[in-house]
Amino acid sequence: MQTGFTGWACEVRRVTARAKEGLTGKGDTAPDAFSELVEAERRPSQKPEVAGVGAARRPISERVANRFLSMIKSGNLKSGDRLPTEQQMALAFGISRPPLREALKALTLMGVLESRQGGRYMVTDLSPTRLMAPFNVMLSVGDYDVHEHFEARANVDLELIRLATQRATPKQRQEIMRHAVAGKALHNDPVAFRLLDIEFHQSLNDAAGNRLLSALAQGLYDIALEVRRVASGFPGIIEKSVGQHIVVAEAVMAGDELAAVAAGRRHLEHIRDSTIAAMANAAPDAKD
Amino acid sequence: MQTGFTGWACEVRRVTARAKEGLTGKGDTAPDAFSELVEAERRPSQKPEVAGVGAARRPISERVANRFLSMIKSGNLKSGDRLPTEQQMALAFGISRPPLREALKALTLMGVLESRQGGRYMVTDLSPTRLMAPFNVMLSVGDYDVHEHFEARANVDLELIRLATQRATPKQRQEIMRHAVAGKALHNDPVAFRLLDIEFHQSLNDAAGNRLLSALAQGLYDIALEVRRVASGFPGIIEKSVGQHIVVAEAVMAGDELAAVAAGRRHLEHIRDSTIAAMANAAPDAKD
DNA sequence: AGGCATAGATTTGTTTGACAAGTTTTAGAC
DNA sequence: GTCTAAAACTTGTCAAACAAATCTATGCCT
Repeated sequence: MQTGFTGWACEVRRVTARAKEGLTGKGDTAPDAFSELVEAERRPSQKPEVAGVGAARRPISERVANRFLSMIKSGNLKSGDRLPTEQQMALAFGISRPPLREALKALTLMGVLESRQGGRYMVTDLSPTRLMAPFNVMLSVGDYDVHEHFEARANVDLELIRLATQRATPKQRQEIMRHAVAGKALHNDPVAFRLLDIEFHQSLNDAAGNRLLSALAQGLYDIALEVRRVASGFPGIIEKSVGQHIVVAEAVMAGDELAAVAAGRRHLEHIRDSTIAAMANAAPDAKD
Repeated sequence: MQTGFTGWACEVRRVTARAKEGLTGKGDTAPDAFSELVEAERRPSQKPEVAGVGAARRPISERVANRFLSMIKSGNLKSGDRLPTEQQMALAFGISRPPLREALKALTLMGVLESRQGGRYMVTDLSPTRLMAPFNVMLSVGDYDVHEHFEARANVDLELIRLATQRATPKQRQEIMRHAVAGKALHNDPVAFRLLDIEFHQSLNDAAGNRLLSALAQGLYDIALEVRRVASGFPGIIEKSVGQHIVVAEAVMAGDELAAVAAGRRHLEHIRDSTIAAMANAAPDAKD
């Protein structure tokens, strides 16, 4: 019945055997080792527990994707690991290439894996920023109330400013100040200013020393980015922002938490108001 | 040269033609309309702009997935919309089914689309919670410092408590209190308590009236959930949590922001400490 | 002998085609 | 008119082949 299958399986088996012989302990993930990992991870999934009642009836691709995530969570797959070839993985999971690729591609779009044509799949650095990036796009599809957005953003951003004021090293404080004053020269260059603005906030986030909060802040920042681009084109907006940046930076330099947070709050309120104004003024059918 | 292709294209064209005839304005997304949307969204992508320099050379599946997201962002695809069949979409994008399915599956795992075998793909409600869910899993793969995590969580959660104290309706305040006192009966049932705990925080989040912050809080909550399960098994932990919940609820009832936030902070610190203790006590190779 | 270029093998990316499993719709019987 | 059952349709999975890019290893030149 499965004459075609046996022939194909034979070819795969030959490939696997050859790969086994060729292994010389280069630090690569051994194909056999991968199969064992797959087996090891299979047992816990028999107990659906709290997750979803009918989790067993989901498509293979989703189950496989979750298996990959489990393997990463349990430490069996780490940052920088090279995965086996698609054929070997398909064999290990007992499935064919298409659904495996669906899982692989999903994880790639989520920032967990990387792939290059001709190369092999690799586990990314799994940094919060990378994992956050697709999520930003995701959240940006649902259009939230501007006030809701800025409320969340103020909360996260101001806490980062507070932490930065507490924890920044002298070098980091200088970096923050440097980015703040650099804006003075960019009063007439919205594009350059936006880039600097990102760096300014980034230096603040780094100084705060909390990657999770930084990732959240960056995510919220990105969501509003396109609207903000319009707002920063209005005259006077950049000057005011630069001035507020400098006030924040000075408070951070002085180690004055309350002043820094207050200045940050004024800045965010200014951004919020100018954003709202820009959204009101801009025609809703701006083709760009 | 493409004899096989022409034959297949012919068959598909027939299907499309039939679908066109069969359309009776049921509110479904028309196949032709979809093709036009795909065309309309193609032009802007010619300008890579800031996104990625070599964006054009990425796999089809990733480009298609981003096209879907663009269509959602621009409002051409809305919550609840039924997508055309895979064949029609493949034809509209000018690609074959497997890469299209890779994009579709990726968006499904991200919570943007839903699919059932035999049914059609649909756009989900795009609620923050749904979009946040895969992201939680994502963030949980990178193991963050416990202090880092609780610092972020405290920030978001306490803001939610503050907002809830400000904004909750009388009915919501009663609900919060109800969930708080209900814990008294569950001192010896860790599982039931964890469920109640989720509801308690959910009622607080709802009262705060900021879906974005709620989604963030829930995400951070979920990340720590498994560790917390262990912690809530220790004797005395539940009693203390229930007591602290009640203090928070009373402050919310009274509308006392400072007291509510202070109580919330004490609660989170208690959770943090008990979590750390649980992690230290628990053997690292606890099999379940 | 060592570094570099090229050719071959390997691997992901994409296409085509077929079938299985489940859903929706339609037609028919009561 | 309602319920049932069958047919059509759609997603899920497998199989096989080829294209395009990368990796490897050999051989050549200096």
